[in-house]
Amino acid sequence: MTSATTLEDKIFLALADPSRRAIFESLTGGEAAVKDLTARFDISQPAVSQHLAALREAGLVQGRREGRHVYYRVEPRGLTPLVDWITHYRAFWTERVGKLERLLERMDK
Amino acid sequence: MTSATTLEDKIFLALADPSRRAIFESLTGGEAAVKDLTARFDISQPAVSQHLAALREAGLVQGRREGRHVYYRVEPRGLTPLVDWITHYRAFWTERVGKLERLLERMDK
DNA sequence: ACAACACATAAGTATTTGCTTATACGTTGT
DNA sequence: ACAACGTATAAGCAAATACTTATGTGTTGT
Repeated sequence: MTSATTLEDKIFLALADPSRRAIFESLTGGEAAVKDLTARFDISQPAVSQHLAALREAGLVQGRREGRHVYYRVEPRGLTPLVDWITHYRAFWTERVGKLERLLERMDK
Repeated sequence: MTSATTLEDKIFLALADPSRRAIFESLTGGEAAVKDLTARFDISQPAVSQHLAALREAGLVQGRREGRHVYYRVEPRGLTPLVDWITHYRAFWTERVGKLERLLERMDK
C-alpha cells in the first residue's frame, strides 16, 4: 500500500524544512521563476525545483508555465488546513485568540 | 559550529512528525503521564519520551514531576510563534480570515 | 534545424531522523 | 534497604531526507 499521507501531513512536512520555508516566504513577495529563486538561495536549481514540488504537493504554491519559464506563486488558500488545525486547538491559545474565535462564530450567524 | 536552530524551526520540526503531533493532540485532552501516553500509542516508552523532549524544546509542552510520574501538559502559549508566522502571511489567506483580522482590530479599540 | 536556455527528473550519497533494546536514574512502598 | 516502578538517556540501525551531478524534456531565438 502507498503511504497514506494526508494533506495536513504534507503541509507540516513541507514547512518543516527551513530552506523550503524560505522559498515559500520569498514567494509571498510576489511571483517568481525558478531561475529567480535559484539566484536568491545558495542551492542548486534541482534542489529548488524539488522544494517547489514539495510545496506544490502540499497545496502551498502553484506553478504557471510561460514560455520556457515557470512562474511560481503562493496559493492563497494553501495555509487554510494549517489554520484549521491550529484553530481546533484554540482552547490552548491566548485569551485574545479565544475572544476572536467567539466573535467569528457570532459573525457566521 | 552548532546548528543555530531557532524556536520557530523547532516548532515546525516538532509538528512535522505525525506521531509527535498525535501526542501533542492527545495532550490537549488533558494532562497525562508518560506511562499513559505509552499506553495510547503503539510505540515504546523511550520513543514517547524522545517525542516529548522534542515537543518540550519547542515550547509546546511542559513536564511536571510528581512522585515517580512525570505529567505532561500542553503549554498554552506554545503555538503562539506558529500563529504569528501564519499571521505574518495573512494576506494570502482566505477572505474569512481577513474578516476575522479586521474584527480583531475593531475589538482592540 | 539547432544551439542555448529554463526547468524537471533520475541516480547517487551523506546526514538526519525515528525507532528499537539496553541501561542508568530517581521515586515509592514495604 | 531493596525491589519494583516510572522515566530518561545511550547506542545502534533502517529508513527518510536534502542535497549533489548528470541527463531528459520543452521552449525560444536566429
